[in-house]
Amino acid sequence: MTQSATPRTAVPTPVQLMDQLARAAAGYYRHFAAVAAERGLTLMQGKMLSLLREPRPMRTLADLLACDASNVTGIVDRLQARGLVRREVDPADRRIKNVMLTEEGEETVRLIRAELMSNLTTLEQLSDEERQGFQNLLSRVFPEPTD
Amino acid sequence: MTQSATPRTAVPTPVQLMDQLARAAAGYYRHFAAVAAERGLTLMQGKMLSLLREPRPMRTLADLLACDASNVTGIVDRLQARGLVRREVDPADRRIKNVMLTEEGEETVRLIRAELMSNLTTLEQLSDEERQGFQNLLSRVFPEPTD
DNA sequence: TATTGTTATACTCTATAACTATA
DNA sequence: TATAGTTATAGAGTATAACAATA
Repeated sequence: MTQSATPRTAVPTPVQLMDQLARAAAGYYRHFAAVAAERGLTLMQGKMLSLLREPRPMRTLADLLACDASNVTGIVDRLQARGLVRREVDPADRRIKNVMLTEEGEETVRLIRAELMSNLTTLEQLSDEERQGFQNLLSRVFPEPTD
Repeated sequence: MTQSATPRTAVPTPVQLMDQLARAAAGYYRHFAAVAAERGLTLMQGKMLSLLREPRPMRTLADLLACDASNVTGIVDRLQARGLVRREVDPADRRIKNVMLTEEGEETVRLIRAELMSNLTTLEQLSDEERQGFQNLLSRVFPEPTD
């Protein structure tokens, strides 16, 4: 009867936790897609812009988006047509085209990230220990190779 | 100099934590899509099957997948053509069609979930406290309305 | 009248294969 | 030869609008 901690919720099984992760991931993308849609962008277009904090080769973008290289052509084409990104041939290897944000693209990314954060205000309410623990758990369950 | 805990990692800012969530969500779906692809299913088809632990109306599925109702028609059509789901008119309200898994569909879901879990073995290595804390954080940051 | 589900349409995303231009 | 990027193609997902059936 001597209970040290006071668990407000039951301890989830690994499978229950997997389901919770599924809900969280769905919630994250539902939210992200809604924010992107506010700016007339699709989910993939929003993800693409978010990856361009630095100029990146098409090939790298395909790897980061986990899709075939041929898809990147179309996605970048459409973003370029809207003036949000541009291609630049790599001087060192002329096969490579580096994709980078235009000024309007930079502004769009800023707005998207701000909007994303404003809907994740919970993150700001977490204590230092909670944030650190959270990051630790996330990086253990989903190691590096992503993004 | 008297430091109580021993943080192996720095305390992330809320924005850094948001980026970590983005990586985790991307990692989750990359993994999910790969598991679905092993069975010749797309991501959406895999998600659809996962939602059918109970029979559900088309309309409900559209809400859960956060897409227009017209899309559900096509997704269910393709799963039905492969014998994984079937439609059944609701006796109480004949406008409603309840979608449910066939036996083969049930088996497919079992296999997908098993494969998903086998690649998330990290979850089984977490302590009770860690799992509980993880669930707590996830449910705070991504409240109910999803799935 | 309102709701459920479907169809038609147009656009985006997707992988595959074949191509080019560079290396 | 190998790699980066594009094009062509076909299939799948997506929202919008209009529709039939049911409530």
